Amino acid sequence: MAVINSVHSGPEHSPERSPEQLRELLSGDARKVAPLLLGSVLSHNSHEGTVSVRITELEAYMGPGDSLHPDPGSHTFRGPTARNAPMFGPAGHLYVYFTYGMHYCANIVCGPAGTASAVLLRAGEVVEGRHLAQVRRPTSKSPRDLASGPARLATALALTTADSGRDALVEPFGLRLPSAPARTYSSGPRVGVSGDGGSADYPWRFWLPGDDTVSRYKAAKVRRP
DNA sequence: TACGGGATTGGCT
DNA sequence: GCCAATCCCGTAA
Repeated sequence: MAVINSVHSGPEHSPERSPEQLRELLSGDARKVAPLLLGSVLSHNSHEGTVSVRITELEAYMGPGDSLHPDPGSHTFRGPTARNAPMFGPAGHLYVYFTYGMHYCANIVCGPAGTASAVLLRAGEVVEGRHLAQVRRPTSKSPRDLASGPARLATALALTTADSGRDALVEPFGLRLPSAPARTYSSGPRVGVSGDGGSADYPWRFWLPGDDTVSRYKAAKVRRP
């Protein structure tokens, strides 16, 4: 199955935003917000130290209410639950879930409170605290692998379900947009999403073309009878 | 209560 | 490229 890539241009905007200005910006549709977050840096300060990751790949997930057509690939497709509650909350907060019995994946919530919209942080480059990230990710063979993949990124930043619902825009976290937004970016089908949600009808994966931390495209595992 | 599958990763062939 | 690991969540009964 061919991967459909397309290149878009993004608008220019200025840097230096307060948490509340950032929250306002994130309060839009995740599909519009995702490209703006390419190149942004998410930080986490813990007692171990600080790790910061420059985001190079994202996926948008929508809720049952505000999207034009429902998103069958989203955890919120069938409505609110205890797990996905943060996705219905205010923008700028984290939604972290546990999967495959061993991995955590982190989203930044988008859209106004009451709607479910979020961006999954799929990959990035560790730009601060590389040593600590390597300690947290002992199986990583090169700096490029430290946060190349959603569960790897969450591990490098030490994000777990305990952080789900917390505000990513204030201490101990922090988000900084690039001084200038990505001039170009690519988009295509989301990775590992089974059913219609993973089809070309939902080209809601966004990445920085040519960045070597971007994960390889992989279709969802096909269910066999 | 029970069951099926998962927004993945890393090791092995 | 293939597949095991490992357990939580959502759905059905």
